[in-house]
Amino acid sequence: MTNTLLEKCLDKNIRMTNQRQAIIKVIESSDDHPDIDTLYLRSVEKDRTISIATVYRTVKVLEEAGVIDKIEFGDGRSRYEESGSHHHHLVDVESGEVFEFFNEELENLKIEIANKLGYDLVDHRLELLGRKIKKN
Amino acid sequence: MTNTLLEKCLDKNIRMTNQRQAIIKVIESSDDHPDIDTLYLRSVEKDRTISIATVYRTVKVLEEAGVIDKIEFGDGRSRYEESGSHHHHLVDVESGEVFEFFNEELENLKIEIANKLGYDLVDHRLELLGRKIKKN
DNA sequence: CTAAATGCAAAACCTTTGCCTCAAA
DNA sequence: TTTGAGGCAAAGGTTTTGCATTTAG
Repeated sequence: MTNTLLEKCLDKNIRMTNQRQAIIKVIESSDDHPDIDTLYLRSVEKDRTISIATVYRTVKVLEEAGVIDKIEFGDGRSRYEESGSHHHHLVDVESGEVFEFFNEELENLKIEIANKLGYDLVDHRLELLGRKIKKN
Repeated sequence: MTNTLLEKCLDKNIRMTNQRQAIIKVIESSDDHPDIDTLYLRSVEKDRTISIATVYRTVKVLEEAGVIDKIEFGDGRSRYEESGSHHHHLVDVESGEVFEFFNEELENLKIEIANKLGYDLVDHRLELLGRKIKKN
């Protein structure tokens, strides 16, 4: 049940190379939300032969296979994380910190809203932007 | 109460030019979610002297004034719409059509979630991706 | 062996910016 | 008149791609 990302990729018959393994490990062990350049820098440490073009091509493959998700926070860059439970993000507008949360009620509500509009929910994205409440 | 977008801009003391007026009218009369290039093409029809740089600079001004919102659907482009009620978008994954919706329960739930995490909600983005339910 | 993946560099996009001219207030 | 806005083209940043080479299966 708790397959590694690598195992998930192999299950999907994604052709495996050293470069892809390195990138996959980086994604798996990143609990922030790295952009392409960050993935590239972390991957190069494991495998010097990796080029940024390969990072771009690999995340595309992994995203299309459904094992990772692309996140957009509204700056010009795409960020990536392993697919899993449908959690969402709260971004601290002052520090830029990103927190993840999951809310059952929200999940149900989204499905209900889509159904009302005549749609099956395929995917969804939610980001909250917040400012830390000051304790007086 | 139902001020035009132009009036809202004047209220905010935004310096007004022919080019800005043309762009503002285009945004106001667009009920899709145009990207910069689309805004540019529609605006040029009204005023031949408009350049794409002005469109970029104008939407930035309007966004910072809070009279329009930037939307990101995950393709590389930013889209814009007039600010107003906090509605959200459902994107038909097959046709690319975008529907807007508003859900009171959802609004409350988001505020509640942010508060639980110790945050005041400043802004939020939600998109649902759906596939039309086939009637059998 | 064959089809697919990689590296490199060029190209393609989208967006921003410098500079000089023009126009709003 | 003065400060800000616009046009143009160049530059910036991110992502994609063509091509020759290498590698997984």
